[in-house]
Amino acid sequence: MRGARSLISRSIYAPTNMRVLFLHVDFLEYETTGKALKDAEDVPPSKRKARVDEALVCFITAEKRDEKHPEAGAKAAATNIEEVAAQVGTKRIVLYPYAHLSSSLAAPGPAQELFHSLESGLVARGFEVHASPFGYYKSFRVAVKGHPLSELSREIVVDVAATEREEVSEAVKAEAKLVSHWHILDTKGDLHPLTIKDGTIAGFDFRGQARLEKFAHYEMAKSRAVKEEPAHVRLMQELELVDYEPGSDPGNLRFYPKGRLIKALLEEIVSRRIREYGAMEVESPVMYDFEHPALKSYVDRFPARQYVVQTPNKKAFLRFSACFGQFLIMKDMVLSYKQLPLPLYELTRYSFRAEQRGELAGLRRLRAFTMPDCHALCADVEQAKAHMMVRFEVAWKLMAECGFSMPDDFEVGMRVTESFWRQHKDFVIAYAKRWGKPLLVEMWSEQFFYYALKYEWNFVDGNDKAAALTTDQIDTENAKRFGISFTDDKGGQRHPLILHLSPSGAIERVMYAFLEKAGADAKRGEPPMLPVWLAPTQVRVVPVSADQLDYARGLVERLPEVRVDLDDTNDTLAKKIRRAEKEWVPYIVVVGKKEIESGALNVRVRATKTQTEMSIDELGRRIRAEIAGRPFRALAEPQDVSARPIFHG
RNA sequence: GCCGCCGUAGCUCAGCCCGGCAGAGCGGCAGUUUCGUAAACUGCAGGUCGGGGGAUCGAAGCCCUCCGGCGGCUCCA
Repeated sequence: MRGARSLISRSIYAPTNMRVLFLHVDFLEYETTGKALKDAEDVPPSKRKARVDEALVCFITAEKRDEKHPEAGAKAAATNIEEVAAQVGTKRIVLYPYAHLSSSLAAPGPAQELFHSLESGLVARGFEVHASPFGYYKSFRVAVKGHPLSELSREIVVDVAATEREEVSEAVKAEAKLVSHWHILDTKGDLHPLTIKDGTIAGFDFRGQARLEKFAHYEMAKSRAVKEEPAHVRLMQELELVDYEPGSDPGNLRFYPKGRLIKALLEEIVSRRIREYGAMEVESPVMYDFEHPALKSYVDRFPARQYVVQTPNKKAFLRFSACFGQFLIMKDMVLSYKQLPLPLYELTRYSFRAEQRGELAGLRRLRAFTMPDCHALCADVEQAKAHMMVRFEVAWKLMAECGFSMPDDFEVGMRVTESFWRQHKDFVIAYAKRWGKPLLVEMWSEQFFYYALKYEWNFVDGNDKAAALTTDQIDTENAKRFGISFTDDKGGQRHPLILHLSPSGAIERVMYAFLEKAGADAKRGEPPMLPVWLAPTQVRVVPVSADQLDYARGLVERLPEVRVDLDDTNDTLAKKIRRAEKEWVPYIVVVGKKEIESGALNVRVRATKTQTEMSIDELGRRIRAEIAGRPFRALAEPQDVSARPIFHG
């Protein structure tokens, strides 16, 4: 549209059901094209066609339920409009009756009454108000200003009686009313209410808990300190693990052989441990019917962030987690209380979320990601609480085994409703004691999400940003929504509670956390490295010169079940060492005349920045001890360094 | 999605303000060197200057637009 640079809109719901769509515009032009209602009021020619510059345009409808209290509705709407007008800094309002916003329109009489009193209310509050005619078909043109408001922002080009309307999910409506309070729960079980003023958090002594403070700040404060690009982005490219793929959609990455190796190992350890804990692994479709009733009401709870796919005969959306797939399986299962708790598991490769463009960040926030998801059906709250802690231990051990320091590397975010807290205080406090350090609690006045309690283990990175990895939730809604039930001990049918565990969080995010950890080490002057079991090369054998090449090749054969490779290039020793160090190889074995004569190895150990003499068997034992019990994969690239292509330079 | 910054060889970057032959180092290739713990030496090849459009005698450079990346906002089931 001519003159329109960017279009912004935001829908806000008044406490009544009146709907208002706000547009802060450079101008709005409209023209009546005919009566929509037989008995519409006559309007003077001056109001049939008009142009208003620089104003807050309020597209507005009254809903059926407003009919009874038009005065209250008008007042609430006036307050809302006043609020938004203050935000965008304008005193000029256009009231634009727009029936298309409504799915259950109020009758014209009460609606008109409401609009009249809204108009006079706004005038009384000191606004310059333009009311466009009620009961007429109108065409209009708008040029909306560009400033950031909400995720509902989108470009819309509206012309004659445009019927396109903002899709506003139930979630957005409910969230507007949601009140939450923040606390720190310490390991003694004391709750410390937090307040934030001018970016400073008060209410708890954070000494010795610097990262928890950063996490609390990240969650509670709205503006964040200006920082540079996340360390892991450069690292993932330099180490030739992962890269952007301009040929795809943003947030859909490419994994090079070494990145695929690491990802595959993580996928394997997570899946293995979850099967060992007792979950049954399943596989479900990646896309689902938009019109499926249960899915529809579930999806409606969240802002429209789906990838949409046109199948030969219907519109489908790509899954954003394994939830539906497993719920749809569960609803057809015949279940007895004797079989509970009962966990199903799937590693979703991929889950899709069409995150806003500016929200994407390297491996931290993606549009396509690999999510392990394990839902367990539980008979009642007591079983759910007990079983959540069983899974807690599984996840704790898993994360420690992967290479995280537990609990040092994470900060707990616990989200809980006030009523759950009141009834199950002991459980939450026991959780804090088990965790072993204070945790951040967000308490909601009422249950808005489908869960009554959720915890996340958040990793705080070098830019003080937090990302949730492990998470588990107690879902009180979806069993009913999806028709999942079991036979109880009295022979009755009941809906179970559902636990939603992601034991590690998205696999990409685990990689992000390890790279960020390494980046932080490098910043402190310590050698950055990956956990040895994930290192693409665990041992690099480096002959001093070509004379030792055959001997070196023999050594490689003597380290089975270890990723060992050989620098067979013609470069100088110093250069070969440099290459290995740049690849973060944890053990570099240099073989020259001396080693061949003595039979010992000279091993450059990255973790300790030392060179140590040891035998090849000692080295093998040492590495096997470090990677014991974890999955193993062979080298992702040819064993000879000279045979490897460059993926990134 | 909005605001700001950025995009030049496989990689890291100079050139852009003030329009006039497309540059360096690393990497690659060929040759020389056979070397003791983070970059040997010589030579050669390598470019739609992110894509498209515009103004100009002339564009990597100026204008518009699209794509991609980073930071912020917003968001994160």
